[in-house]
Amino acid sequence: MKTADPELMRAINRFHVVDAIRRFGPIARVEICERTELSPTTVSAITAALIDDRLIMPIAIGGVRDETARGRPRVQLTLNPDAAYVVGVKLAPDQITVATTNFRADVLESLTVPVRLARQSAAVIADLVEDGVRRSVADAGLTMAQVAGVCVGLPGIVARDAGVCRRSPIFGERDVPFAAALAARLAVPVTLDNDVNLVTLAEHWFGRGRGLDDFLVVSVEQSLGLGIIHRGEVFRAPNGLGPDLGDLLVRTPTGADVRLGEVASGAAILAEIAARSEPERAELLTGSGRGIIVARDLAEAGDADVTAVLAQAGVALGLVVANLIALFAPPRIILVGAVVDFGPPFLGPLTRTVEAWTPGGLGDVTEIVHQRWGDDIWARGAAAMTLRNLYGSPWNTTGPVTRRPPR
Amino acid sequence: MKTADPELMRAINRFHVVDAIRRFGPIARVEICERTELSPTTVSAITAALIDDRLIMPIAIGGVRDETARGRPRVQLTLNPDAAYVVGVKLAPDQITVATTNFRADVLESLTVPVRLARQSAAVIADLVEDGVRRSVADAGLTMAQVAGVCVGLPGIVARDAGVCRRSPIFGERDVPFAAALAARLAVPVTLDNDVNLVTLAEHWFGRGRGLDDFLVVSVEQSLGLGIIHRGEVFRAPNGLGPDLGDLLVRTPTGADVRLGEVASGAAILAEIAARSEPERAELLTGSGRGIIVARDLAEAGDADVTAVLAQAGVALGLVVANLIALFAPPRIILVGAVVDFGPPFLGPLTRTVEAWTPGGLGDVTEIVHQRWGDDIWARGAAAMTLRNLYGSPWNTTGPVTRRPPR
DNA sequence: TTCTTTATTTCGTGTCACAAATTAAAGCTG
DNA sequence: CAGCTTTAATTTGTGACACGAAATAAAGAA
Repeated sequence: MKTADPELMRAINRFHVVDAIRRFGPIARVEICERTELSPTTVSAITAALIDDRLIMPIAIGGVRDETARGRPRVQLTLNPDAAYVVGVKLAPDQITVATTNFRADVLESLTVPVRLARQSAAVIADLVEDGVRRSVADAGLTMAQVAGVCVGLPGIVARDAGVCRRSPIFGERDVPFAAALAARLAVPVTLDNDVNLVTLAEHWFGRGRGLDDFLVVSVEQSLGLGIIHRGEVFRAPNGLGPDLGDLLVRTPTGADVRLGEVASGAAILAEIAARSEPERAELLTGSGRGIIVARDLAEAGDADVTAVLAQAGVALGLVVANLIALFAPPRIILVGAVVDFGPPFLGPLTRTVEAWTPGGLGDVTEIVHQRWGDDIWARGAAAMTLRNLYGSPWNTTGPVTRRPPR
Repeated sequence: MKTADPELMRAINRFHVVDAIRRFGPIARVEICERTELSPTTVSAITAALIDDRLIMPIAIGGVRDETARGRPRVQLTLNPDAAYVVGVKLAPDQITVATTNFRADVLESLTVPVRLARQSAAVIADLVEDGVRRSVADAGLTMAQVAGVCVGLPGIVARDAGVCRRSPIFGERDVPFAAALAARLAVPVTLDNDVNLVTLAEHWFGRGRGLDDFLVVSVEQSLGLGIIHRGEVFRAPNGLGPDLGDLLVRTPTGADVRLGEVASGAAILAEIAARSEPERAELLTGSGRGIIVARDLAEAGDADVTAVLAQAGVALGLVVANLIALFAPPRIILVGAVVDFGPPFLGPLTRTVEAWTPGGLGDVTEIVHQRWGDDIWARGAAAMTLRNLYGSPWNTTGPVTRRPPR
């Protein structure tokens, strides 16, 4: 742990203030005092420094003032949306999504490039991402010089600290130093992260995890993922390794050991439905990037094969979710991803399995919810991840407050 | 998160100093500076306050001084062993272990009461523990007034913050407020914790987890448990809930879903061996508390039934361990407990299974070791858990350093 | 004895949070 | 509209802290 000195003290309190403004802004200084339990003096000093640095700004009009309001009106403070810009990138097997956001994580521009990445080398993918980022930034009316950072999310095992992707369905290769590759192309700081960590942060900031300090996110897209918020922070294994839920071992009803990803991932589900279909439908399901949509139509039409496969996957995932409850006892588990969006045919078996197998004594602990997102939430999460770092980073560290001009 | 003020600053740094002395003591102030990266000024001030409070003390003789040493000799500092005394208690299905330790977590006295707890009510168990604690404290030549705290560890699901045992093989009842019950009897602060968290802390302080900031402990006793050290701290679910590894779901080779505890726990293993034995041996295995010892003799004699059951349990646990690696990617997993002590018949199948199923890309991450402990390590861990709290607690909080008399 | 070296303490400075007092900016009152 | 009240925000003054620089302590070496 870092040793404590006045600078750390200031950094902590400044982070609290910025965080309060991000979460509850526009917000007046008095309210910041209440939320953070800092004294008015301290809040005043910190906000003055932040305004000096143009990270936050007072809002001209006081907003809706209470009818019966008395006294000096409150000055609302808000993040300066133009304090910085960041770019989030999400790599999926069949597409790249890029989003450019401002300092408030509002998406200014997002674009999706449909491309089957698995067939390409890491170098080519880096080229494609570079093009996407440059285009998105330009479309937002910005230049790369204004971009403070880029975060890339992708499925698989990612060593975040090193910026290396150990293994991913995206890359044929192992141990791809993708962050460095992209940083070299864009001349901007790049972080690499597990994609589910990004959607998890997005849930924490904008979604169903708002206000919660502990929850899990289980993502069922083409591949499976797990994100953990523990004590208000994204939980990471040493080296910043992210867990890959698809790697968990389960046994099929016949007693064979397989990875969960071979049973309950979007890819596996589509493959299984395809295997049970005539060739024409099979190609529709696995050939293009639209397999999930085809399958959803079939499910809605009540296709027995599809229903059976979804139910089987739901049960398999349900057992794993029951295990996650046993391990983490989270107040909430948020299910996200295209497969979750199938709804009852998948969620029904899943929740019934969870209920049946949740360990005794933990029955009342965990609530399971699901959330439907557009494509760009992942990229927005990536942007948020970059901002999360900026809020507490050195260029935010104003140095001693007293250095401000006495005006 | 707590807001930062000078007092917090001091508390953090004081903890670092105490922790350095605990881990590396006897240790001189200069070395504390190096280890903690605090300035000599700060270390001097903090150690002076600690000496004032009699939590630490200078050692008279400087120890082995280097031949070529020059200059003013270093003064070694060490924890004052008599600064406080704590008691650790471990509840197992067939015995209670109590250990009284000093402020350095040296065991002064330990005793084991063989008693089949499962048959008794929580009130009776509390009585028994009270007697054990009073006896152990008296044997150590202390009075209860000198005891700063008691920590009780037991298997099952424990809500540490509330001091409530949600469910345990020890108690027939659910939601037993055992901490309160014992505190009322002993008039001393009592904390309740999952037993594996205690042995995990013991590993961190005295065992194979020393110097590691991240590792897992998997315990295979009568029941199964998991302990996690994450960033140097015991990882706890919200509410201080501890995970119970025995609750994890696995499938048997025939495809049935069962809890891991029904396959790979000591209790399950003994029951299965007994089921394969003639009545006389069966009773030996499950009747008294000595079943494990009987089984170990059988295993050493090469009994085929025993070997087969152990192998089966090892494989089941191996699959779970592979999953834990997928989730936590820890640098080390420490296996402990009576069943682990069977050695190769159990560990062989386990490690082979882990190796076979560790997710690709994580093959080089985790090292699996095992550790043999005496009975009282659990109780020593419980004592350490209490000390862990004392080191940072209010009575340690000297208040402003400057308030010291100028002498 | 008088250096030299190393450990520890003292002194002085700068940062910080915060309580108390002050100022600011409104609405209310007669 | 001039005071009064109320609430928000800032300024002032104080105490705690970490730390660099200088001083002191306690040894061995010359």
